[in-house]
Amino acid sequence: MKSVLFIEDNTDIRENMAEILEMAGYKVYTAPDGKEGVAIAQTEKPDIIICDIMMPVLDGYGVIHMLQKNPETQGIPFIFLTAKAERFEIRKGMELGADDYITKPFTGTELLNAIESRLKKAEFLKREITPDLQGLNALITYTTGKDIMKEFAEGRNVNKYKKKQIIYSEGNHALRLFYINKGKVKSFKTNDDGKELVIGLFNEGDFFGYVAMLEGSSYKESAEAIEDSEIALIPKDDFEKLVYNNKDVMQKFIQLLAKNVTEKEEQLLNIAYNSLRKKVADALITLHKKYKTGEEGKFTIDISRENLANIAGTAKESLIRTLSDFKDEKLIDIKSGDITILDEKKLNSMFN
Amino acid sequence: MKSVLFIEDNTDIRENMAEILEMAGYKVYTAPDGKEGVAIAQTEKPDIIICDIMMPVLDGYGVIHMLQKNPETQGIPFIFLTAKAERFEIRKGMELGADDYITKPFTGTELLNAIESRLKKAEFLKREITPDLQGLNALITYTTGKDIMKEFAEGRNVNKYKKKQIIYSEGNHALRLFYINKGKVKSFKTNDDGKELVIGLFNEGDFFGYVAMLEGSSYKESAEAIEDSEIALIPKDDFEKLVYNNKDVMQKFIQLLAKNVTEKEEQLLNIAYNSLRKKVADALITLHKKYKTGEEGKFTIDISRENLANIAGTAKESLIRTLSDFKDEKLIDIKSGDITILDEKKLNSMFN
DNA sequence: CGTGATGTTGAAGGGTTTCAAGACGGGTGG
DNA sequence: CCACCCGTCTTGAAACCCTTCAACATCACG
Repeated sequence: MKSVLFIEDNTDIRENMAEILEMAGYKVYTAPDGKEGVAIAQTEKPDIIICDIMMPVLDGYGVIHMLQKNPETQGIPFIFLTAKAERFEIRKGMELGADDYITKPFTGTELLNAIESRLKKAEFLKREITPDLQGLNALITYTTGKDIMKEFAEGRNVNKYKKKQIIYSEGNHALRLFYINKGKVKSFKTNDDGKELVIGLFNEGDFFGYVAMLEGSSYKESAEAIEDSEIALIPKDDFEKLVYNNKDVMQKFIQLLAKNVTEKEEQLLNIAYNSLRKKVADALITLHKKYKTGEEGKFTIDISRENLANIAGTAKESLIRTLSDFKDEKLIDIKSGDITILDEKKLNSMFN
Repeated sequence: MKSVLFIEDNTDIRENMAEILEMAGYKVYTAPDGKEGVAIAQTEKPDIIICDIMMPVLDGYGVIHMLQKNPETQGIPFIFLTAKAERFEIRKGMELGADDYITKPFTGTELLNAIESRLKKAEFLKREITPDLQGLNALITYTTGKDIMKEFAEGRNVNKYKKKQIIYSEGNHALRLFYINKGKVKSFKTNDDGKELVIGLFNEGDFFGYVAMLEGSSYKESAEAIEDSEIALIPKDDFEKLVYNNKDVMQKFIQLLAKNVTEKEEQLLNIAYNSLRKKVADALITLHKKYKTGEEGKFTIDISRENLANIAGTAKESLIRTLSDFKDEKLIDIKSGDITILDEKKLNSMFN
């Protein structure tokens, strides 16, 4: 059950609305002034807060200020109640971090609508966006009103790529975002001698190609299908509308990219100094994390030795030798090319 | 001279305000309706646009919608004129991307103030934020109203670090942002055998430690002074206020981080496959880019061999040997430890 | 002037890559 | 159905690059 905190000094309004909210199925906390409201917010952590601006002791601005300070309460949707429809008041409230405001006098329906719409939005934003942008789909649908899945069904904007086919190349201008409906894709960079390093692996349901678009430049790497794939193209416009039109989404993207930076730094250390054995072990773990299915137990990968070598950042032959070592040590098993991970723990804690 | 586009169907207001704006020293374009306004915006690209909402042919919402579509006009500051102070109208306008609004009736002073404040802000945002956050300083001052430089002068929140002193360590909770008033700092990661890889170099005027804060986690690397340094600590709160309270700043940060990702990927390829010679050459180029002074000509670095080795991702001895090779080849010169770059071009195009 | 930190050079050793050749497997065409 | 071929996988051996160990030089500093 969702809980609501209603902070309002006018006893009539407070009790009246509390009743309506309870009838609508919310658990309701009420407070007659800001100070008490903050206290309740801290202890009860309601799902949403409705707060009057003009109040004795601690006014609405003070309340939101205090709640913003505490990481535990700062994410709670916050709706202001204001008697004045003046732009100045509204603006100040929004700048302080309120999500919405309701002008007095208001009806119960208005209040319920505002609450519901905010809670729904909060729901979307709570979902973690993973580095491969799982869940972006829902956000795009929510923000642009276009249902990507529906466009799939109609076959619009979907390309088919054969195994080994290039999807985009380094230097191409970034004009669209890619979504994998079916198949697997790798992104990679090539050095002067033509040696290839895989820097991204993407699976069904993943988005890729977004870094170049966010940077506003051309692709700095290439992408290639490693299986026959079906890939949806999302126009740059739609993507930018999503990213730049919503403060919360932007915040998510900042976090996502920061995480991305950290991951790359991690990989940097690994490739720079670790032994071949550890590099290969790490590559296997990466694949495992990336492609594991829901079910527990043995995990099997079918990947070309060349690609695996390029993930680990080593030569094909070195990789193969290391794999057979691992096989002898019963860390993995190889059956007609397919690699099965037997002892994930040991692989993970591989000594250098 | 700054130019203003004033779109308004009421002839009196239009001519009146145009006169005032001209007197204030702006180049003024006027349009009696939205359609014409858009046309002028496209051709003249004014520095700022003021636009009425209620207009015949194409209303204010239509105007902003069309301008947002064109990359050339979407960045122009946009101020709405509205007769209705109703929250709904204002809100809709802001959501569409307007930067401000003025409620009719208004005075010339009000208009001039709004224009000036917007132009000033646009000025700030035009400055590119570089990966080391040069220019963030101005933004912080602008957004939080605190002048960091002034705090320096008063000696508040400034720490002194001796050479080799740790500023933060991997795993520390990220509670503040660092600004180098004086000195040099490196950030680095260490692998299981204690080998160190430098992943960031910072100079006077740079900010560092922001990735962990943006990610909302603890530091994933350590930072150490490589010279005696004076470092200002900026509370997380101030930084977050800056980043998350302003859409334009957020956008900048997204671009900044995306660029960061690309750079790390570049480095990844370099460290993975390139020869020792090329790695060392790249390290020297990096240092050059980072620490070069304004003046052209020979560039000299004073850095410990150990640190340099950790930037290139190699062993100290290997680095030293490569350096003396470079010296023999007249690519660099070494005088009492200090390295002078003689032939930057050849270093840059080093063959693998 | 001694002591510790830093820089440099030599030689040995080892881990990876590279070259080379053969094995395997799947698909094609006779 | 088999021979053949091509691409991928695997193994062997040599070469090579880089690291490591060790000794010594140099520098900074009290």
